[in-house]
Amino acid sequence: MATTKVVRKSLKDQVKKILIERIVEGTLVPGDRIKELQVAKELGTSQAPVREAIRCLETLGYIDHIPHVGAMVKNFNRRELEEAYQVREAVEVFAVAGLEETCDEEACAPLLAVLERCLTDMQTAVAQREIQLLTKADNRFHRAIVEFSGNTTMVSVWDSLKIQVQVVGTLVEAAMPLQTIYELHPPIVGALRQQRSRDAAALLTDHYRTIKTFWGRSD
Amino acid sequence: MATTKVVRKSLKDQVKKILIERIVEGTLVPGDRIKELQVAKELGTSQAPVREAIRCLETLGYIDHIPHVGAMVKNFNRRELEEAYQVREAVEVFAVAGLEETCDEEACAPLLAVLERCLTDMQTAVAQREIQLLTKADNRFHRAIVEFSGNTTMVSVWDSLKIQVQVVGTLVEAAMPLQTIYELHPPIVGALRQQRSRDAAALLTDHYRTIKTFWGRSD
DNA sequence: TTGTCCTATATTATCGATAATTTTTCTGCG
DNA sequence: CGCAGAAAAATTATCGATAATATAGGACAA
Repeated sequence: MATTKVVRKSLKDQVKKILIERIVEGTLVPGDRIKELQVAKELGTSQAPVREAIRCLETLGYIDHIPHVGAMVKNFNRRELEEAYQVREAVEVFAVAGLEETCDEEACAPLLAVLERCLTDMQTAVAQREIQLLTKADNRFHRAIVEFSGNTTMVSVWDSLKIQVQVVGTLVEAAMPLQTIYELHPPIVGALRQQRSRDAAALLTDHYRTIKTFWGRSD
Repeated sequence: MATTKVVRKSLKDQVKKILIERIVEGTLVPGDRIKELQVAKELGTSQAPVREAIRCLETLGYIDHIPHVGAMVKNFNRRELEEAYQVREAVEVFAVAGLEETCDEEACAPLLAVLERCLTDMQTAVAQREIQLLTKADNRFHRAIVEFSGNTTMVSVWDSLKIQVQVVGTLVEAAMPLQTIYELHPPIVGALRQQRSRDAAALLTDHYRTIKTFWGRSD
């Protein structure tokens, strides 16, 4: 046995972690069935923890589940992806608009610092043609905006949509030139730096509108 | 077509339904412990379905859960309630704003019909001083707006916030005169009827701003 | 052949019992 | 007293086995 440390993690959590890993790194692809007893046997546990882990992944949006039939890795379709992007837009625009009242130059500085760091990382990713890296920096950029609202509920909502975007969004973004994706962001930071949060919100809307125009090309 | 579908509800679902009922109608109040075996014995099932139901309620936000300790009915604080209202606002404003493009008089008619029905119900509730009824109609009103966006993901997000508002929101709304609550809504419908969705969005923002001014008085 | 019923099989759903963990209570010592 | 530390109690977490359910495939009649 591993014996690295005192395993304080419940079996459910360990199983969950393993399954998520397999999904994000592609060992399990959309459509694959996940059978409780099979996984249990493979990991050396009983059915119960696996079952709980699967249920958890279900609510996280990683998998679909049909009663008495089973679970399979979720296959996102364009509609769901589009919907997720809309919710992201709604939340982010609201967060940016909220900055207007609270945010003078001083208070916004931490946010700007983070965003600028993201911009740099995005540039690097573009230069290296690394779409994975770009997506990662992109996610950090947008999450930072929501996070800065201080509304943790909003952050959880945003996070709950990350899966869709992470798994399938990359495909959509692959249809856009990386440079184009990057260029959507600096203006937003620029507007924020000048305390023009209203403009920043509008630019964010533009950002999503632009992405939308590329959706049709990713089939 | 036939809609009966042979009611074959799993035990988990039945337990879940019962527990939710108890929470919303106050048999179980925030802070109450929910013990797996106790509930199981009481309902004549084994631990497993109860456990699953509890986990489900956990992700729905009804209860808190600490590993190896147990579950208790969640005790919402003002911050969380405030946050939930903000997310609602973000989503609803987005939904209304989206009507601009798609909604001519014809297409919006179904939505208007529902909203007007809600207004009527709200008036009745105000006349009878029934805050529960008012809250219910209020919820239907706002949900209808989100629903009409056609974005099911957005609806689920909105639904996931309903609990907070349902359980604690009533207290906040109790601090407002019922009539005042009602009066926030007709202007929104009016603006929509005239295809002035931009105005409707602004009125919605006002709506939430007004509610916020009453928050401080509910302690 | 085709469609229906039935059986076989695979898988989930539930059960009762046990192990693991946390919290509480008790006990002896300073 | 007060408090560290150990037994006890309470509760969750996990297990192995069984029941319930759904799907696939085959036999059989038309």
